[in-house]
Amino acid sequence: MFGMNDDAVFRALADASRRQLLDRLYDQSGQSLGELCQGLEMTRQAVAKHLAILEEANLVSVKWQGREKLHFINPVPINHIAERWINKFERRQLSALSALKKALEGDGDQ
Amino acid sequence: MFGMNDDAVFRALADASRRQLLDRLYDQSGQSLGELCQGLEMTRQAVAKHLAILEEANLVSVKWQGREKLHFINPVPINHIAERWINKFERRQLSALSALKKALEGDGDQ
DNA sequence: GTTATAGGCAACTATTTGGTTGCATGTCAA
DNA sequence: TTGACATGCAACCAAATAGTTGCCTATAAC
Repeated sequence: MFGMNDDAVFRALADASRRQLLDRLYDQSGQSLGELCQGLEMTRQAVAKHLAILEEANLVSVKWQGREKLHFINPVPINHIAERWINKFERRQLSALSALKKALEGDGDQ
Repeated sequence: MFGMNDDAVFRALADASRRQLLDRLYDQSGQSLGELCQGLEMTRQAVAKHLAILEEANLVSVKWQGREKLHFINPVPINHIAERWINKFERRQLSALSALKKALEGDGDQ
């Protein structure tokens, strides 16, 4: 169910700062390192490290333009995880779960 | 795009051992700690820690039965992430590809 | 040229994390 | 009751992680 290839993606997504960077790239792809640093309470080097991890997980692709390094979001790994993993839960169990969920909501814990 | 509430889920999913435990629980829900330990190259205490993290992320629910602690997989947080996050990538950019893929596969499982 | 800008590289630090061992607690079975 | 079994709790350890600072390189602008 879980492929070992997905490991880097899961680990990359584990950090809130990296998810925030993906957020920003989702809103506007093609930003440079400097642009991505703006407003973050981190040094440029820290941001660069996060971007490198996202790059290694293939969640972000880069393209040099002069002295600027532009970052582009890459949806393929996320789709890969979604197809191989999340849909397995969602598609099979969520339909039955919807009913169960409502039933359990009055049931407290267990 | 990323809710802070999802943080525990993302962090829990970041570890391959924990994903393996979810695999096992997906195959057979309601297993005890001892059962989940079998075949793993980890001490029982390590497995218990992993399960505690999955519990805290609400990915696993537990129920005591005598001296055994039974573990049940909970698909809600994963669905939550899928709905709030992954679908944003998938539905927009891969819809055409998805349809094509399923058409080519003959729509086997689910 | 010189200088400012964009980024990379390396060393270091503190905290988190994944794992261990040892012992304590609670439950079932004889 | 005694012993075996299932799990919890706490201390400890090594490695990974997130972040820093300091300096170096390359491109652009003047």
